[in-house]
Amino acid sequence: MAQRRELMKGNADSLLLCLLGQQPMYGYQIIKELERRSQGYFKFKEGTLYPALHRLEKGGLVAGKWQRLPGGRQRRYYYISDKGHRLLAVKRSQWLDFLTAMNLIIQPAQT
Amino acid sequence: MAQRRELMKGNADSLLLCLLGQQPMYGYQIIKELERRSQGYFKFKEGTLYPALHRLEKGGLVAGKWQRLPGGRQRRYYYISDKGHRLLAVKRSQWLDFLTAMNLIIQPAQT
DNA sequence: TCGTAATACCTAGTGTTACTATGTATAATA
DNA sequence: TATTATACATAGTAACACTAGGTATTACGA
Repeated sequence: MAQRRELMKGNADSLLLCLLGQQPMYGYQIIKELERRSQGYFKFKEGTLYPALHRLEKGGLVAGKWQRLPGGRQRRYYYISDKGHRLLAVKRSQWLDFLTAMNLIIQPAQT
Repeated sequence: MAQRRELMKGNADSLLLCLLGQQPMYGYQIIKELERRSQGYFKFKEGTLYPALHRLEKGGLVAGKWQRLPGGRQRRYYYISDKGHRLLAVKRSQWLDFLTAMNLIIQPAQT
């Protein structure tokens, strides 16, 4: 199902910003949370998630902060920035525009 | 607007099959028709359309037939195949699944 | 205790695909 | 006569999700 891979394109960042817009999370948590909220549909691969997070961080849309757990394990929590919030709003409206256009073709209103 | 480019990925073929599922069309017509039906949203580039049509043809999903117009001009009409119809049904349901999952994240139900 | 699974992060390379830029050619219009 | 619209084509580019591999700790069952 390479379909899924292509459908994701351009939307991964939106999903990440959307989650982080609600609360800071770390990578592994994001993967689990996306799967849970989408009722099992989204199963982000690490090779998708971490490069995406780094991309967002480089763009100043999120900020990652290492946090040490008791026991020595490390987690990197990501916090959305103001810029990230603004981009999220843009992305959300772009998604709605796209969805509207798609529905006009894929599911034409029955007259 | 590189957003748009990425959002299109995986959906161009669905849109083409959807149009051709209703009636045979030629390339230029498809571009105009997609733009009209989407109220100006979709503006397929030739570098997107023709490779996509050839891809679909190679996959046996559509069949292209040259037709000569009075005056000597050539048009290539594309006809959807049975296989194309079946793929269209699959693609449509994949799109709906994806849309559902996206909405669960992007627009969580307000409680 | 030893292997496996879960947790937690990382990245080099691959494959797909929409698009840019460019080319050819005819018909209609200014 | 020049420009625009019609009509098709393709080589090369850029973006990005994913594969496959790596490191390391913690928990659990055999």
